[in-house]
Amino acid sequence: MKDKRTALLESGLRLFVENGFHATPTSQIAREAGVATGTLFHYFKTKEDLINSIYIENKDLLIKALKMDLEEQMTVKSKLRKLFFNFVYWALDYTCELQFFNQFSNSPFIDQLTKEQGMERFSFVFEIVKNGQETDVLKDLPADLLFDVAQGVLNGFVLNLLANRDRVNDLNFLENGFSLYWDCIKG
Amino acid sequence: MKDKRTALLESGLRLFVENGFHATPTSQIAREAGVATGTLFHYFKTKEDLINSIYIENKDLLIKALKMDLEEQMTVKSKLRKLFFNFVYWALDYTCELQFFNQFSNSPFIDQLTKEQGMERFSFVFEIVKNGQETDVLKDLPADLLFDVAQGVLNGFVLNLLANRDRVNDLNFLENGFSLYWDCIKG
DNA sequence: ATAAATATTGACTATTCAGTCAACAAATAA
DNA sequence: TTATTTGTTGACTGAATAGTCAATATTTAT
Repeated sequence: MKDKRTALLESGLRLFVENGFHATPTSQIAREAGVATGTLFHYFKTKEDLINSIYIENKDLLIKALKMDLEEQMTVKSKLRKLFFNFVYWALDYTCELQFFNQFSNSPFIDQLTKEQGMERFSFVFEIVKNGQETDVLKDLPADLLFDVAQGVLNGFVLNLLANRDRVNDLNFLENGFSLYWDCIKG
Repeated sequence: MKDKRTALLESGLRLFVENGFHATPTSQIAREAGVATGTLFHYFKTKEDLINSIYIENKDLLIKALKMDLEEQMTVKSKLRKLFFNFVYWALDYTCELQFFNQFSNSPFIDQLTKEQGMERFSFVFEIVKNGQETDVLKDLPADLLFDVAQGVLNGFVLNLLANRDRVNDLNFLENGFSLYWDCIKG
């Protein structure tokens, strides 16, 4: 029976985003998940263990969403295009999760090991960038730089989209977003 | 005598970044500032008041750094160039402050009003972008979008630079960074 | 059916912390 | 000088909280 565990992960996620880590009592997390405090500590050794689990398990879900319809034989550009739109739609559907990552990815509550495990999962994107450079499709700059800057554009775009939700249905706007992203890194 | 107040702002900044807001006792902030607890509450009504003061006063310092050598008669491109480099050098000198903003700008500890006051101070950059659009130097897209995306590129670049500090002295690298930034928004 | 393992409960505790306060010190004004 | 305001101190308090534990319930294995 894993649904109490899931309920704890979900109420934890929401409450941590709303109130912060230490301002959220474990008792409240448990209450809003509809379980007893003891149950929280049955599934998670400590409160820190809970937030680390929220981080890593949602990273996994994000990665899964990013990989949707991503095929090996695609060109670098269409792979990055797919990644761009997969991320945008994920962000629209999982705003709370996005906020969680924005707020806690650099926080001291998530331990170093967990952060590294989270980063590792993005290595496949890094590989696409490197591949794009080897085939001269992307700019000849350090791959890690292209990666970071592309991520920056994407973050900025998504932030803007979430602040102007009415633009979501403007397909042109989304295409313009991808152009900004692509033009920034294309060779 | 404002130096005890300043010492509190500084130790607060450092400790909040290292341990987080609630994981930092006011007693520790006071101790590391070399003053008594009571003194903290003499200068700041509450612990929240302290973190809001850290936020807004460092925003002011950042804005001042950004405006260095920024002249009204400059072209849009050279203004943005100046802003780019001013931000990069500020980030290198004030890494702790940058981390503070990254970690707390979206946190629930800083109240809405303070956040808005912080945003307001960036309106002069927004004006430069709008001006660039009116003179057809920048892309014809919503000004707020250009602003957010440019900010994203800058963040990504700085993040990358801080992770590879040896690149700081490679002037070519910095110029490449600005090219990424400029090419992304130029019309 | 019985035993063993696993899940669930919530009252309880030892600790921690934000903020107070009354006393004292230093600076400033009259 | 004397009075008043402003700065400084740190022991103290009331409230809140992470995690425990012994009891009970439920599931799984034999």
